Amino acid sequence: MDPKLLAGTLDLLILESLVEGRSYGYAIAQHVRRISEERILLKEGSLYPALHKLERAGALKADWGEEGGRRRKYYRLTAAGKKALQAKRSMWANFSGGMNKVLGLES
Amino acid sequence: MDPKLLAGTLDLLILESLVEGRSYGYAIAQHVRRISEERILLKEGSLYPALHKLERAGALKADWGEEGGRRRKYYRLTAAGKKALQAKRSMWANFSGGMNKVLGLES
DNA sequence: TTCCATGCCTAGCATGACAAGGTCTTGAAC
DNA sequence: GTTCAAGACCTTGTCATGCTAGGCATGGAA
Repeated sequence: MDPKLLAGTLDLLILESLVEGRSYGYAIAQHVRRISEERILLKEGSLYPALHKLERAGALKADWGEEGGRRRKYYRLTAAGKKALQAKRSMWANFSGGMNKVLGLES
Repeated sequence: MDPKLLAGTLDLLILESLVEGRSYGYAIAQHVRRISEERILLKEGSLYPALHKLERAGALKADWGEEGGRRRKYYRLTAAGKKALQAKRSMWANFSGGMNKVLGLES
């Protein structure tokens, strides 16, 4: 997969992964990988900085937890995060719709 | 539109625009704009460098023409360009399919 | 004559994903 | 007992790439 395709959609994937409840970095990557059927693989070097950026931006709130001796940083969507998710969803729909029109893949 | 969404798809849009015959920069931008229903706008600052890059890479061949006192640089796909187009089309299908699965937009 | 559309170009900037490195724990395999 | 994979987090620096902002030139309409 061309890494550059991910540009602009990484945030969307993260936000979407948190819509059903809190989760943590490693699990988010696994989730996206599984649901996308191995098509989209989030690398740690992109994922963690993106999570930090979203937290700084106020879209996510984080708190540390522990499960079986494993430190995990749990993230959840804030109100602003939910709003950002909706905006990014519609941006994606708009853009991918345009792409598909140009490619002749849908009417 | 988030500029970053375009990353990785700009080449695809250009190659696709040339599949039905030769064209030139300005017309390619108009074509994408029209077919995508204003959703995707190629800026000159990205378009021309991308055309030059594709030409250097051997995906396009260019020659100058004139029409009513207007200098135009016509581009056409090479065999390598057609191959690259197919590869990028399937990359896009794969990636956008994965995105839509994660977003719950298609089965 | 002014202004827009047409048509091309480039230098430099900002962004953002990634590679590659690091640290620590648990549990299974050997 | 040790090794090794998987889980879990992090950061520095690099590189690719789209865009901003500038430039130049022509034709035709207002």
